[in-house]
Amino acid sequence: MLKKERLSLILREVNIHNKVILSDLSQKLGVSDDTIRRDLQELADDDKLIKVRGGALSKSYQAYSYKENDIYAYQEKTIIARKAISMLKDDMLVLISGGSTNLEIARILPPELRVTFVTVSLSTAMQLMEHPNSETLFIGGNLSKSAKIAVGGEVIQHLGEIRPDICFLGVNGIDAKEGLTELEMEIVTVKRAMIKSSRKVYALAITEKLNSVRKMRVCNLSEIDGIITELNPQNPMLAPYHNLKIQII
Amino acid sequence: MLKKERLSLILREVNIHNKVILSDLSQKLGVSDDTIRRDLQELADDDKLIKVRGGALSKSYQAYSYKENDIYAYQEKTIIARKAISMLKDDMLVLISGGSTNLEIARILPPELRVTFVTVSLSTAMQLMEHPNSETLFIGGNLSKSAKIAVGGEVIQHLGEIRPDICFLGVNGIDAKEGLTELEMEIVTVKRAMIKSSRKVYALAITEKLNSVRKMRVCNLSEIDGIITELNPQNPMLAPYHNLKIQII
DNA sequence: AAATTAATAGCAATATATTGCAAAAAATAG
DNA sequence: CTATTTTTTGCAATATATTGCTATTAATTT
Repeated sequence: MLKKERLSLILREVNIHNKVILSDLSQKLGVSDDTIRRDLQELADDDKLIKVRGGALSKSYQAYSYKENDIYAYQEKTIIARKAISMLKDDMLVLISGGSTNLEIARILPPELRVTFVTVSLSTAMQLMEHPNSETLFIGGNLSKSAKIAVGGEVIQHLGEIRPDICFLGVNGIDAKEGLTELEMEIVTVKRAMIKSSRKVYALAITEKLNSVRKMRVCNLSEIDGIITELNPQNPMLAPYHNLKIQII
Repeated sequence: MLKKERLSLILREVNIHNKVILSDLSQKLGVSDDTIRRDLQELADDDKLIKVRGGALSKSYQAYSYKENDIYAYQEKTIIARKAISMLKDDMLVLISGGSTNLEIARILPPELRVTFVTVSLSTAMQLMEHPNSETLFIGGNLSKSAKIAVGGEVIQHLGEIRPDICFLGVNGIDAKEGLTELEMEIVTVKRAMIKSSRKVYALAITEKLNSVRKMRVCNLSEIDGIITELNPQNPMLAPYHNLKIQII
């Protein structure tokens, strides 16, 4: 293969995927890492891409993808994400809502996992695109500008037509007495449909969200199967949730 | 074998395969590497191909994926985006595909415009979320990892149920004779459905994409309504497209 | 702090380019 | 047709580019 060909291919890869991993390229193109490194350097010198450690980014790279530092409570969310991922097995159908904790799940998903994701969240879908072995189904509909998720009747209908094995629900408010609560009615409706269609539903909640109540109620806690927090399940903060016959993970 | 014969043979070869390897040619034609090198040099001087170390690339190959100066052609895309936006009026239903030119449209959309967008592209949808006065409908389905757009039967079916006023179609390959072409069949199918459902269809093509042909054909140019490029419509480069009874904008 | 992973620099092997030159082939003029 | 000129070709010597390897350093993760 001619060097220019290789450079073109790399450039195309980077422009299609918005990023490339150095080692992927060297494998795919059958040359050494050094060569790819030099190629990326050359392309970067020509201002055709942005070289980063371990790979490169497209110049037109949009700021949508996940940036770990801006995300609030990153550490806590990673712990929750790890707990959630440990519940996944190959060939599951996984319904996953929006929110930064779910984004974190998508981000740290083990590459060899083969599950099918269903989501209504643009950002989650974006992140899931990076995963090599999973399929992603996006349930389309009207997009809500605030939450960046699909909402509306069509979404509800579609959710009624699937039967996911498990659902990870990001939460806005969670309280032992008031259950799960949200700020917008549109989102409440979608979340209710998600809960209804799924065999198992787990709410993902960082400590801060515990015992907070918003205007609109999604459901009582008895209607879901468990809560995943970054805390040890025995932590006293979780005491109010222990007598509800739901799992605390 | 005459020199002229050899030259035309080389040219044919390079145009069929998009590339030639110097050593292959010298072997095949039974002449020394030096001779082939001089031949390639001559053809390159005549602008018939692009000479690279170890061989040569066809001009179209080069035009497609490896343009000297700026690969993501931000300037050009902005011009196209501006032309496209000037065609929009309040209350229109606008179908918009993926690709960086459409992303640019979404990015520079005048804030006061009130249209409803329909898209299958995650990145375009993401960007449209930033617009204060427009609604966005996402057509859901299986997500293609490479293009980050929804594909598959469900998408096609949905596209059949809407009747957009106008469609802006990003293109991968565009050629007066071969029409619009793409790399992946999944994408071809979606684009065909987009074309079919829309009242007016405009292909967005930066100069680099002109006269490039990919493996899979989407449609003939006669099936769309116009081409929007960054060039002045009278530019000689657009001459081949002028006798096709479609608008050149 | 230790282990892993990536980047850098220098080097050697190989591949390709360049140049000048001479022989061969083709074109041209007489 | 022959002699002369021009072009083409292959070759050798030299220069440059590319690549993979190693050892070392730097950055990142556990």
